[in-house]
Amino acid sequence: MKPSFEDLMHELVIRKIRPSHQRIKILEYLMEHPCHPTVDQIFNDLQKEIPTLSKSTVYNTLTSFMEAQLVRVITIEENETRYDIITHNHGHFKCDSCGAIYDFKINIDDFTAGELSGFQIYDKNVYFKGICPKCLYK
Amino acid sequence: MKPSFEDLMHELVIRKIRPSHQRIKILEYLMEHPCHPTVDQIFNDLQKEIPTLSKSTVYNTLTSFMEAQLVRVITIEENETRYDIITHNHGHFKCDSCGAIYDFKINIDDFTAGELSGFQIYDKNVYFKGICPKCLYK
DNA sequence: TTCAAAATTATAATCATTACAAATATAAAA
DNA sequence: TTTTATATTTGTAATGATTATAATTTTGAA
Repeated sequence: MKPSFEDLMHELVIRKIRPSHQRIKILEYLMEHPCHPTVDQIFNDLQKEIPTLSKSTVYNTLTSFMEAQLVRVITIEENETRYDIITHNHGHFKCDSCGAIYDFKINIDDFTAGELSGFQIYDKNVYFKGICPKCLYK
Repeated sequence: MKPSFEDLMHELVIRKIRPSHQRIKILEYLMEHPCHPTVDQIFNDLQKEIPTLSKSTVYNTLTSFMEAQLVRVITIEENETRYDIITHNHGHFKCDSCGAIYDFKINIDDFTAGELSGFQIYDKNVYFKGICPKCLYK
Protein backbone atom coordinates (compact mmCIF):
# COMPACT_ATOMS: atom_id res chain seq x y z
CA MET A 1 0.00 0.00 0.00
CA LYS A 2 1.44 3.30 -1.12
CA PRO A 3 1.92 5.88 1.64
CA SER A 4 -0.13 9.07 1.23
CA PHE A 5 1.40 12.49 0.84
CA GLU A 6 0.27 13.33 4.37
CA ASP A 7 2.00 10.23 5.69
CA LEU A 8 5.22 11.33 4.09
CA MET A 9 4.91 14.91 5.35
CA HIS A 10 4.38 13.40 8.75
CA GLU A 11 7.53 11.34 8.28
CA LEU A 12 9.47 14.51 7.46
CA VAL A 13 8.25 16.22 10.62
CA ILE A 14 8.96 13.19 12.80
CA ARG A 15 12.46 12.95 11.44
CA LYS A 16 13.08 16.66 11.92
CA ILE A 17 13.48 17.36 8.23
CA ARG A 18 12.07 20.81 7.59
CA PRO A 19 9.39 20.65 4.93
CA SER A 20 10.81 23.29 2.62
CA HIS A 21 9.22 24.09 -0.72
CA GLN A 22 11.85 22.17 -2.67
CA ARG A 23 11.72 19.15 -0.38
CA ILE A 24 7.96 18.95 -0.61
CA LYS A 25 8.06 19.16 -4.39
CA ILE A 26 10.72 16.49 -4.64
CA LEU A 27 8.83 14.21 -2.28
CA GLU A 28 5.66 14.79 -4.27
CA TYR A 29 7.51 14.05 -7.47
CA LEU A 30 8.84 10.77 -6.12
CA MET A 31 5.34 9.76 -5.11
CA GLU A 32 3.80 10.64 -8.45
CA HIS A 33 6.62 8.99 -10.38
CA PRO A 34 7.25 5.61 -8.81
CA CYS A 35 9.22 4.73 -11.91
CA HIS A 36 12.65 4.93 -10.25
CA PRO A 37 13.70 8.30 -11.63
CA THR A 38 17.30 9.42 -11.94
CA VAL A 39 18.56 12.69 -10.49
CA ASP A 40 18.48 14.23 -13.95
CA GLN A 41 14.86 13.26 -14.54
CA ILE A 42 13.81 14.74 -11.22
CA PHE A 43 15.83 17.88 -11.82
CA ASN A 44 14.69 18.47 -15.40
CA ASP A 45 11.02 17.93 -14.65
CA LEU A 46 10.93 20.00 -11.49
CA GLN A 47 12.90 22.85 -13.02
CA LYS A 48 9.81 23.64 -15.09
CA GLU A 49 7.91 24.34 -11.89
CA ILE A 50 10.79 25.78 -9.89
CA PRO A 51 13.05 27.63 -12.35
CA THR A 52 15.64 28.44 -9.71
CA LEU A 53 16.03 24.81 -8.63
CA SER A 54 19.61 23.65 -8.35
CA LYS A 55 20.83 20.16 -8.94
CA SER A 56 22.70 20.39 -5.63
CA THR A 57 19.35 20.70 -3.90
CA VAL A 58 18.11 17.55 -5.55
CA TYR A 59 21.20 15.70 -4.35
CA ASN A 60 20.99 17.20 -0.86
CA THR A 61 17.34 16.39 -0.54
CA LEU A 62 17.69 12.83 -1.75
CA THR A 63 20.53 12.31 0.72
CA SER A 64 18.32 13.57 3.56
CA PHE A 65 15.50 11.34 2.44
CA MET A 66 17.81 8.36 2.30
CA GLU A 67 19.11 9.00 5.80
CA ALA A 68 15.51 9.26 6.93
CA GLN A 69 14.82 5.98 5.14
CA LEU A 70 12.14 7.58 3.03
CA VAL A 71 13.72 6.58 -0.25
CA ARG A 72 16.12 3.91 -1.25
CA VAL A 73 18.79 3.86 -3.90
CA ILE A 74 18.74 1.30 -6.65
CA THR A 75 22.04 0.74 -8.37
CA ILE A 76 21.38 -2.19 -10.64
CA GLU A 77 23.68 -0.66 -13.21
CA GLU A 78 26.67 1.47 -12.29
CA ASN A 79 26.36 5.08 -13.43
CA GLU A 80 22.62 4.86 -13.31
CA THR A 81 21.59 5.63 -9.79
CA ARG A 82 17.85 5.62 -9.33
CA TYR A 83 15.67 6.56 -6.41
CA ASP A 84 12.62 4.76 -5.14
CA ILE A 85 10.04 5.62 -2.52
CA ILE A 86 10.42 2.82 -0.02
CA THR A 87 7.70 0.22 -0.12
CA HIS A 88 8.40 -3.12 1.37
CA ASN A 89 8.55 -6.49 -0.27
CA HIS A 90 9.20 -5.70 -3.84
CA GLY A 91 12.04 -6.60 -6.10
CA HIS A 92 13.24 -4.92 -9.28
CA PHE A 93 13.58 -6.30 -12.77
CA LYS A 94 15.78 -4.38 -15.20
CA CYS A 95 15.32 -5.07 -18.91
CA ASP A 96 18.69 -5.05 -20.60
CA SER A 97 17.11 -4.28 -23.93
CA CYS A 98 14.88 -1.26 -23.29
CA GLY A 99 16.26 -0.29 -19.89
CA ALA A 100 12.89 -0.24 -18.15
CA ILE A 101 12.73 -1.20 -14.50
CA TYR A 102 9.73 -3.18 -13.32
CA ASP A 103 8.64 -3.76 -9.76
CA PHE A 104 7.44 -7.16 -8.74
CA LYS A 105 6.05 -8.42 -5.46
CA ILE A 106 8.26 -10.79 -3.59
CA ASN A 107 8.19 -11.89 -0.03
CA ILE A 108 11.72 -10.88 0.79
CA ASP A 109 11.31 -11.72 4.45
CA ASP A 110 11.13 -15.36 3.49
CA PHE A 111 14.76 -15.10 2.51
CA THR A 112 16.51 -15.84 5.69
CA ALA A 113 19.96 -17.26 5.50
CA GLY A 114 21.00 -19.44 8.39
CA GLU A 115 24.57 -18.27 7.95
CA LEU A 116 23.51 -14.76 8.85
CA SER A 117 22.32 -15.47 12.37
CA GLY A 118 24.10 -12.89 14.49
CA PHE A 119 23.91 -10.32 11.72
CA GLN A 120 21.64 -7.33 12.13
CA ILE A 121 19.89 -7.02 8.80
CA TYR A 122 17.98 -3.86 8.07
CA ASP A 123 17.75 -3.83 4.32
CA LYS A 124 17.01 -6.61 1.87
CA ASN A 125 17.20 -6.12 -1.86
CA VAL A 126 16.44 -8.37 -4.78
CA TYR A 127 16.99 -7.53 -8.39
CA PHE A 128 16.77 -9.55 -11.53
CA LYS A 129 18.01 -8.78 -15.00
CA GLY A 130 16.85 -10.04 -18.36
CA ILE A 131 14.55 -9.20 -21.23
CA CYS A 132 10.99 -8.01 -20.72
CA PRO A 133 8.04 -9.38 -22.73
CA LYS A 134 7.69 -6.19 -24.78
CA CYS A 135 11.20 -6.61 -26.10
CA LEU A 136 10.97 -10.38 -26.43
CA TYR A 137 7.93 -10.40 -28.71
CA LYS A 138 8.68 -7.66 -31.18
CA MET B 1 31.83 -25.31 -5.94
CA LYS B 2 34.60 -22.99 -6.99
CA PRO B 3 35.72 -23.35 -10.61
CA SER B 4 39.35 -24.35 -11.06
CA PHE B 5 41.88 -22.21 -12.86
CA GLU B 6 41.81 -24.70 -15.72
CA ASP B 7 38.05 -24.37 -15.94
CA LEU B 8 38.38 -20.64 -16.25
CA MET B 9 41.17 -20.84 -18.83
CA HIS B 10 38.90 -23.16 -20.73
CA GLU B 11 36.13 -20.59 -20.48
CA LEU B 12 38.44 -17.95 -21.92
CA VAL B 13 39.31 -20.14 -24.88
CA ILE B 14 35.71 -21.12 -25.53
CA ARG B 15 34.65 -17.50 -25.49
CA LYS B 16 37.48 -16.50 -27.77
CA ILE B 17 39.17 -14.29 -25.22
CA ARG B 18 42.88 -14.53 -25.84
CA PRO B 19 44.66 -15.67 -22.69
CA SER B 20 47.20 -12.87 -22.49
CA HIS B 21 49.59 -12.53 -19.58
CA GLN B 22 47.58 -9.70 -18.00
CA ARG B 23 44.27 -11.45 -18.42
CA ILE B 24 45.56 -14.64 -16.87
CA LYS B 25 46.96 -12.75 -13.91
CA ILE B 26 43.73 -10.85 -13.37
CA LEU B 27 41.69 -14.02 -13.60
CA GLU B 28 44.03 -15.72 -11.17
CA TYR B 29 43.77 -12.77 -8.82
CA LEU B 30 39.99 -12.86 -8.86
CA MET B 31 40.07 -16.55 -8.02
CA GLU B 32 42.52 -16.16 -5.18
CA HIS B 33 40.70 -13.13 -3.79
CA PRO B 34 37.02 -13.99 -3.73
CA CYS B 35 36.57 -10.97 -1.46
CA HIS B 36 34.92 -8.77 -4.07
CA PRO B 37 37.90 -6.56 -4.87
CA THR B 38 37.62 -3.10 -6.35
CA VAL B 39 39.51 -2.07 -9.48
CA ASP B 40 42.03 -0.22 -7.34
CA GLN B 41 42.73 -3.26 -5.19
CA ILE B 42 43.28 -5.43 -8.23
CA PHE B 43 45.46 -2.81 -9.87
CA ASN B 44 47.59 -2.02 -6.83
CA ASP B 45 48.24 -5.63 -5.95
CA LEU B 46 49.01 -6.80 -9.47
CA GLN B 47 51.26 -3.84 -10.19
CA LYS B 48 53.79 -5.40 -7.82
CA GLU B 49 54.02 -8.40 -10.13
CA ILE B 50 53.53 -6.56 -13.40
CA PRO B 51 55.11 -3.12 -13.02
CA THR B 52 53.94 -1.94 -16.43
CA LEU B 53 50.32 -2.81 -15.77
CA SER B 54 47.88 -0.09 -16.67
CA LYS B 55 44.59 0.58 -14.98
CA SER B 56 43.00 0.70 -18.43
CA THR B 57 43.92 -2.93 -18.85
CA VAL B 58 42.22 -3.84 -15.63
CA TYR B 59 39.07 -2.08 -16.80
CA ASN B 60 39.26 -3.59 -20.28
CA THR B 61 39.83 -7.05 -18.93
CA LEU B 62 37.02 -6.86 -16.41
CA THR B 63 34.69 -5.66 -19.15
CA SER B 64 35.65 -8.65 -21.32
CA PHE B 65 35.15 -11.00 -18.40
CA MET B 66 31.76 -9.50 -17.69
CA GLU B 67 30.66 -9.90 -21.28
CA ALA B 68 31.85 -13.47 -21.11
CA GLN B 69 29.86 -13.89 -17.89
CA LEU B 70 32.96 -14.89 -16.00
CA VAL B 71 32.59 -12.19 -13.38
CA ARG B 72 29.73 -10.17 -12.14
CA VAL B 73 29.58 -6.64 -10.85
CA ILE B 74 28.31 -5.88 -7.40
CA THR B 75 27.14 -2.33 -6.85
CA ILE B 76 25.62 -2.38 -3.42
CA GLU B 77 26.95 1.10 -2.83
CA GLU B 78 27.40 3.63 -5.61
CA ASN B 79 31.02 4.59 -6.23
CA GLU B 80 32.16 1.26 -4.96
CA THR B 81 32.01 -1.13 -7.85
CA ARG B 82 33.25 -4.57 -6.93
CA TYR B 83 33.91 -7.63 -9.01
CA ASP B 84 33.07 -11.19 -8.16
CA ILE B 85 33.88 -14.47 -9.83
CA ILE B 86 30.49 -15.88 -10.70
CA THR B 87 29.32 -18.69 -8.49
CA HIS B 88 25.67 -19.44 -8.35
CA ASN B 89 23.26 -19.19 -5.49
CA HIS B 90 24.90 -16.79 -3.16
CA GLY B 91 23.83 -13.43 -1.87
CA HIS B 92 25.89 -10.58 -0.47
CA PHE B 93 25.76 -8.92 2.90
CA LYS B 94 27.38 -5.51 3.25
CA CYS B 95 28.23 -4.28 6.73
CA ASP B 96 27.53 -0.57 6.95
CA SER B 97 29.92 -0.22 9.85
CA CYS B 98 33.14 -1.85 8.65
CA GLY B 99 32.30 -2.10 4.96
CA ALA B 100 33.05 -5.80 4.68
CA ILE B 101 31.06 -7.86 2.22
CA TYR B 102 30.09 -11.36 3.21
CA ASP B 103 28.79 -14.09 0.94
CA PHE B 104 25.99 -16.28 2.12
CA LYS B 105 24.32 -19.25 0.51
CA ILE B 106 20.80 -18.66 -0.65
CA ASN B 107 18.66 -20.61 -3.01
CA ILE B 108 17.94 -17.78 -5.36
CA ASP B 109 16.10 -20.03 -7.79
CA ASP B 110 13.36 -20.40 -5.21
CA PHE B 111 12.56 -16.75 -5.78
CA THR B 112 10.18 -16.92 -8.61
CA ALA B 113 7.71 -14.13 -8.98
CA GLY B 114 4.45 -15.01 -10.68
CA GLU B 115 4.26 -11.51 -12.06
CA LEU B 116 7.37 -12.16 -14.09
CA SER B 117 6.00 -14.95 -16.23
CA GLY B 118 6.82 -13.93 -19.77
CA PHE B 119 10.06 -12.29 -18.66
CA GLN B 120 13.34 -13.87 -19.65
CA ILE B 121 15.41 -13.75 -16.49
CA TYR B 122 19.11 -14.43 -16.75
CA ASP B 123 20.51 -12.87 -13.62
CA LYS B 124 19.22 -12.91 -10.06
CA ASN B 125 20.83 -10.89 -7.31
CA VAL B 126 20.18 -10.62 -3.61
CA TYR B 127 21.93 -8.27 -1.26
CA PHE B 128 21.33 -7.38 2.34
CA LYS B 129 22.69 -4.51 4.37
CA GLY B 130 23.17 -4.17 8.09
CA ILE B 131 25.74 -4.64 10.82
CA CYS B 132 27.94 -7.70 11.06
CA PRO B 133 28.57 -9.56 14.36
CA LYS B 134 32.14 -8.26 14.64
CA CYS B 135 30.88 -4.70 14.71
CA LEU B 136 27.82 -5.47 16.84
CA TYR B 137 29.74 -6.99 19.73
CA LYS B 138 32.62 -4.63 20.22
C1' DT C 1 60.75 -14.04 -40.21
C1' DT C 2 57.11 -11.07 -41.62
C1' DC C 3 52.78 -9.10 -41.28
C1' DA C 4 48.19 -8.02 -39.75
C1' DA C 5 45.23 -8.02 -35.97
C1' DA C 6 44.58 -7.64 -31.17
C1' DA C 7 46.03 -6.11 -26.65
C1' DT C 8 48.29 -2.93 -23.72
C1' DT C 9 49.63 1.41 -22.27
C1' DA C 10 49.59 6.40 -21.13
C1' DT C 11 47.14 10.32 -21.48
C1' DA C 12 43.24 13.12 -22.03
C1' DA C 13 38.27 13.67 -21.78
C1' DT C 14 33.85 12.87 -19.67
C1' DC C 15 30.48 13.01 -16.37
C1' DA C 16 28.13 12.07 -12.02
C1' DT C 17 28.68 13.41 -7.49
C1' DT C 18 30.51 16.16 -3.65
C1' DA C 19 32.51 20.26 -1.40
C1' DC C 20 32.29 24.88 -0.53
C1' DA C 21 31.01 29.56 0.20
C1' DA C 22 27.73 33.15 -0.64
C1' DA C 23 22.91 34.31 -0.82
C1' DT C 24 18.32 33.38 0.64
C1' DA C 25 14.61 31.76 3.43
C1' DT C 26 12.82 30.25 7.78
C1' DA C 27 11.44 30.17 12.62
C1' DA C 28 11.80 31.86 17.10
C1' DA C 29 12.68 35.65 20.23
C1' DA C 30 12.35 40.39 21.37
C1' DT D 1 6.75 43.51 13.32
C1' DT D 2 11.62 43.51 13.47
C1' DT D 3 15.75 41.22 14.69
C1' DT D 4 18.67 37.49 14.88
C1' DA D 5 20.45 32.98 14.46
C1' DT D 6 20.12 28.87 11.94
C1' DA D 7 19.05 25.98 8.13
C1' DT D 8 18.48 25.69 3.24
C1' DT D 9 19.32 26.71 -1.37
C1' DT D 10 22.14 27.98 -5.03
C1' DG D 11 26.06 28.27 -8.33
C1' DT D 12 30.53 27.14 -9.01
C1' DA D 13 34.58 24.60 -8.47
C1' DA D 14 36.80 20.29 -7.21
C1' DT D 15 36.97 15.34 -7.12
C1' DG D 16 37.38 10.94 -8.75
C1' DA D 17 35.86 6.86 -11.19
C1' DT D 18 35.31 5.40 -15.74
C1' DT D 19 35.76 5.78 -20.79
C1' DA D 20 37.85 7.27 -25.18
C1' DT D 21 41.74 7.76 -27.99
C1' DA D 22 45.92 7.03 -30.28
C1' DA D 23 50.52 5.26 -30.12
C1' DT D 24 53.20 1.26 -28.91
C1' DT D 25 53.80 -3.50 -28.08
C1' DT D 26 52.56 -8.21 -28.30
C1' DT D 27 50.62 -12.13 -30.38
C1' DG D 28 49.66 -15.76 -33.70
C1' DA D 29 49.35 -17.21 -38.31
C1' DA D 30 51.30 -17.41 -42.89
